[in-house]
Amino acid sequence: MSETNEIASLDRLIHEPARLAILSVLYAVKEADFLFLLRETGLTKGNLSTHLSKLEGAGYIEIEKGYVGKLPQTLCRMTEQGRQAFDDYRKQLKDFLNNF
Amino acid sequence: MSETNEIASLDRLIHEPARLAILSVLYAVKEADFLFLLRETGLTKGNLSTHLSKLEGAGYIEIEKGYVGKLPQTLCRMTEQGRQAFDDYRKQLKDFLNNF
DNA sequence: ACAAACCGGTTTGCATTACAAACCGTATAT
DNA sequence: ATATACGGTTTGTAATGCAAACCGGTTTGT
Repeated sequence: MSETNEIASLDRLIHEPARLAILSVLYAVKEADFLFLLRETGLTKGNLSTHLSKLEGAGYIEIEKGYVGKLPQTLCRMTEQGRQAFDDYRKQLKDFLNNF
Repeated sequence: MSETNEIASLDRLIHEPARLAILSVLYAVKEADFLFLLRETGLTKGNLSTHLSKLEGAGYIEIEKGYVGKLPQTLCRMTEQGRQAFDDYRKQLKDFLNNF
């Protein structure tokens, strides 16, 4: 069986560039708030919000809502499951690229 | 500027897994008919058809319709532009993966 | 000779998605 | 009090991916 088919099994939840950007940040820093992610990814607020919800729904990140002084703060960190999925995704991609 | 933002500039037309599979085949063989691509990619006919149209619309592949005996045949090959775009895409991805 | 099944695709309908604008409650500033 | 900013969320919409249904034509079966 040709390996090119494996590309079809890529985790689409991670494959989406916006989410890829978010996960890349969270993979590195282990904890980031909404505004930091906003700046780092360049996404709009609405966009970032929905993508975060989706990642949370998949169990790839945890979201913790709190306050800093009186201002709300949304803290995000990658779960172990998310880390695993992201690692797998990168491996698949790497294998794919090695076919050329 | 952080490099993770570059991921946002990925060519979404190529980024789509189905198209990635198609382009991978065409990159290698330089010419393939519809049925070959069908088997190789595992896509459904309808799906393959629309993705091919999209790739053609982007100028990434050429489609040549002919006949083999009395049966219609759709021949596809990658254009130089397509090859270039695919090379660029792979380079971006490779650079991205190297950040980890 | 006629119908049914097959061939190589395309079009249609639908469900999901990404995206940003509009919105919301709260807090600070005037 | 009113306005503006903050930190997000929800809503509306356009684009997308997907496979089922369809199509013109050919072959097979009877």
